[in-house]
Amino acid sequence: MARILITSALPYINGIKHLGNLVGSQLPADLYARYMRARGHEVMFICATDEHGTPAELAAAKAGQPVADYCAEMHGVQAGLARGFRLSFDHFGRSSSARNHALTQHLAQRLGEAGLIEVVAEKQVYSLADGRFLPDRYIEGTCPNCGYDRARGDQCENCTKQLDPTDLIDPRSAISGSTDLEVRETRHLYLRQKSLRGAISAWIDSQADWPILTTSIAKKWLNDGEGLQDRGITRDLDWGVPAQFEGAPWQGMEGKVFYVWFDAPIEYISATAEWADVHGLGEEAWRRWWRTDEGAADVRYVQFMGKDNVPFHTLSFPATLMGSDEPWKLVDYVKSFNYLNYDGGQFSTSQGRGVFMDQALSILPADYWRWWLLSHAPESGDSEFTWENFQASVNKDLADVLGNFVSRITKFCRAKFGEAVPAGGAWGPREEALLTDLSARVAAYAAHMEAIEVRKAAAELRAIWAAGNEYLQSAAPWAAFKDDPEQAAATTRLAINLIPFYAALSAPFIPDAAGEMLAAMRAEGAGWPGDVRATLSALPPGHGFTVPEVLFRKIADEERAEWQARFAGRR
RNA sequence: GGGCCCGUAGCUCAAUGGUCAGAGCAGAGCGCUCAUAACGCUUAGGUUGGGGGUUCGAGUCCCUCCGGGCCUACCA
Repeated sequence: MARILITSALPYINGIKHLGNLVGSQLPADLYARYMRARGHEVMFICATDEHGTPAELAAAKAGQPVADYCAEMHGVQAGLARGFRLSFDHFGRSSSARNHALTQHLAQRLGEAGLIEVVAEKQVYSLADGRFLPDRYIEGTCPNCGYDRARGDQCENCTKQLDPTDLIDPRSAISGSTDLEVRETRHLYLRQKSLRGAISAWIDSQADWPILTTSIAKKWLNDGEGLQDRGITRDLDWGVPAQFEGAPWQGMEGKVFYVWFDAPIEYISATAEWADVHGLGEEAWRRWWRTDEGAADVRYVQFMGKDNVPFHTLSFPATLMGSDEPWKLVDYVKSFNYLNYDGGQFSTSQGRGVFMDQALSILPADYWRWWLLSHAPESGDSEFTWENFQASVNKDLADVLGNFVSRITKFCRAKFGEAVPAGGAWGPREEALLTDLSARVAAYAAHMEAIEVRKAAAELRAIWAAGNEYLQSAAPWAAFKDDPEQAAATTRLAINLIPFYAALSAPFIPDAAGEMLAAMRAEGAGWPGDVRATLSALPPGHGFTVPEVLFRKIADEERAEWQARFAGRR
């Protein structure tokens, strides 16, 4: 038994995430966690809301709430949606927790004592009307290059020129529109990543098996231009982890907080500590996952994230941990995903384009979405959601291939033998051939899951489902029943046994349906089919079952068309 | 500007430099009647974006052009 630590990139607090966010980190992480648990490994699966930063403050202001209240409420909403999608976190924490405050400050202190933090004075734009410093992208004005009047302080969206906020003509606050801006000097802490470049580079180079998407992004940041740059890790905000605290090896940081990208990954660790707190466990319970000197040396740590998160997980966070000079567990495998597009364009939170997590669950149960999203995960390149494709996949894969299989064999058995596994007959060459085929497929499926090849695993699982239909068609128990009822009984007994077998294999993808299948077959204890032959005769003659409700309904053309129109834009 | 990724059947995607480039869906034909009109079998469909090159051999490696996407460090 191995110990697997799994983290999903933290969803930001300011609203409900769309399906692209879901498939890029939380959902595949859940698939992997469920699979590893099913294989008997000890799993710690951690996620949390990422709650600090300017967007959270602005969203709270817009909602007319104190930011702490807003975050608490939105955390509850996101936790509820996570449950709705059956995301099996061991803990879903909050980056604003007391644990994270303490650990963030501790690590910053260690970095400071190691000489890896310096104070840098810089000039930033301050908005008197808004009472806050403005991040570059929150300053708008006219582009000096092309004259576009809504250019942002970091870049002009019209001509793509990189800008400095002070380049803008007639700059104004993107928050309030106020032109009452001034440039003020402010001091910030910088993490001296440059001095860690060699160590990080060597560490990245040693990861031969990481996805090309992961290493190519990491290497670009390491080597591009002048290489890895020092990075500001504080901001002039109220909401966050205070950068001035007792024992801090610097002074003058009052009123400043750590930058979200400094404290967010630390929350992976803190959330594990929160988990221990919630369960009344001691410090050692979480430290054995994270401290290589306290038991984590044999942990395999796997992270899941969208490609936009890769630099922070391959460079900044490792720099924080390495620089602390404490034996923290570093990630072993970084699984990154491309983007999921929506019907010819991008998902857009601001324009309400695409399907958001709450909307998805209001239309169809989680399993439908889980299956489509995972079987189309954007692993090799960006992928695209279309309603036609979604409808086709759900109807064909789930309703026809799997759902109808369960339906046809349970109803056939009920009609000919009653609602119990029939006795009589024996396996012949056809059954042995099925066993051989399924054994090979289960091995291939497991290999894909171990390698986190999500789409390939889904394709193999579907083939395993289809094998049941092929077998039934070939054995034709409805015909055999007339002149060789013993043979029909043996066929039916085997086919009935395929249901708990399928349920166990499918549970990581479609946990609810798998549960329904096991409940209907009264086989709740069915685990991973390590021994396929034994599993396929696990339900003995006489074992009672019930014919389950329709597992998956079909999506009609009319509702597909209606959804297509409803989610086209403007939420 | 620089960099990275992608381009394969109508659609979504596979293919350590090595049999005839493969699956699923959609299409065509046949079969079955247990089943959610479901299932199975057979079959058609490709100058692997274009053009050059390396090689005994290229979807795969190199160059170039075309097209799409992403990143470029203060949104997260």
